[in-house]
Amino acid sequence: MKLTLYDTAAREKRLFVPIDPRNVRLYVCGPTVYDFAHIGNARPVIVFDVLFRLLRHLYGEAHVTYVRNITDVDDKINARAAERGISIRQLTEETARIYQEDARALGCLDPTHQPRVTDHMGEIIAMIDRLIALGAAYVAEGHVLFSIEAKADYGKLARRSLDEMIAGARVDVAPYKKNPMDFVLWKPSTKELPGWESPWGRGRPGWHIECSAMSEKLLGDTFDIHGGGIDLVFPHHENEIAQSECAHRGRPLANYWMHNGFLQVEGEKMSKSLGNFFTIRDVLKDWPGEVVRLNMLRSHYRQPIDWTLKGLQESDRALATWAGDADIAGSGSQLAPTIAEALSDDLNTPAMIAGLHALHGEGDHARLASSLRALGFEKGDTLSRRRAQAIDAAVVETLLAARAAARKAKDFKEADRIRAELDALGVEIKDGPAGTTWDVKI
RNA sequence: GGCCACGUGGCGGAGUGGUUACGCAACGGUCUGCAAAACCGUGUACCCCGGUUCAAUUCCGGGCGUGGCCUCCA
Repeated sequence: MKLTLYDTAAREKRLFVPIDPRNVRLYVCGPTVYDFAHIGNARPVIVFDVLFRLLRHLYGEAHVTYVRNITDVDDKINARAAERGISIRQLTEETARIYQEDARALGCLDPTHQPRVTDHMGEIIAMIDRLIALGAAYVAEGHVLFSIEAKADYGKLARRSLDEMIAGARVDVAPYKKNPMDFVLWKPSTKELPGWESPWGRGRPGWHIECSAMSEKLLGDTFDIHGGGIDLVFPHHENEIAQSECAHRGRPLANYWMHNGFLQVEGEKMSKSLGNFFTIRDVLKDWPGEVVRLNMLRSHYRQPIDWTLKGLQESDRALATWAGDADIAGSGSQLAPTIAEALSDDLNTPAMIAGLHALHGEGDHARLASSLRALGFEKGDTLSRRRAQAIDAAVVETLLAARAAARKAKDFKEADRIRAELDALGVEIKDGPAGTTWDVKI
């Protein structure tokens, strides 16, 4: 089966050809662990988990390496820890743990590696050192800066020229920069801030260098796919490319660049001031992770997605319908050919969902269940099912018996009254030739 | 201001140079004491204006609208 992926660098779908089919390598930018991840952060987690699963399906489980970093050095982390009066370590540990729990609750597999910046300071310093030696970076006032003039094609990913970037700059430029677009690789730390000894004094890394250093260590100079949110195209990914390609004498960092679109809430931009800001945790309080996962996949990953209550309800209903007929909790997980085919077209998850509906419509429950499991829906946990579990079967049976008696006596008024009572309990009854059965309303 | 996406039926949301997406809702039918569920059936949508073409929702240009990026935000 041919896999095509939309490559941001090329601005078109391209046939995916791995560097080494026995080790397909994927790197996705993970969280900066200073606070709960919001629902928008859940999108890349879920989308790239689907990609990870698809790659495993196509190349074999043992032949895909997925790296998602945890950034645990950052000024926001320092500020938040001070604000809360806890140690930086405590904050990053707690936030990282919650992030991983949330990811699992959303049906995501653990990545092969989840490297932390603090565990890779040696690699980071070594890479900066190499960049200085190559003339691509310079020391100024205790900082080490990357010199974008060392990279003739700087701006190629974002398709932006230096002139227009400088013209559009909104921020005051540090006086010690040779070029306004030069960015920080290393900066000095005060005594209170986390810092590491380096050839340039005690300090800490800039934002972009960690991904370059960790991907190099875990995936090599060039790997297959680099992913993240679309907002990371510039400057984060552009700068990663600049650093890594300079350090690697021009060899490309990644062969394919994938970026997920943004999320809005009920048609509006999510923001704290609008009061529509939700963390993943918030959403998981009200909705099963699998429902959140399915809802996230209803839109194609590159499209903007509008996060709505109605959408969640529809997703819950769809999953409940499938799980009601297919034994999700069974064993075996294998993508049905139609599902794999949909996903192989640049992760066309809406087509995947249509394929799942088709399997359901055809009554191919075994294949449906197997595909669902392979996609990370392993329990069929829905709000509908939770409600069902909360219903007292004995009460329902008693009411059903009373209704049956009323019907036998042709007292349809009473029968209908009982039916309304059951309906209020969330029970849906089905009068069949063999008697009355019941189910939970979905 | 610069750059980049997107604009599909009541709603969500794929896709395509000429042929049914799919789901939800709605409507009709079968069934039923009446319903519900289930099953069967029904929708002739593609922001506006030009252009290319035998043919455009699909390609090109312009406009309008929405969103994103423009130094640390997925």
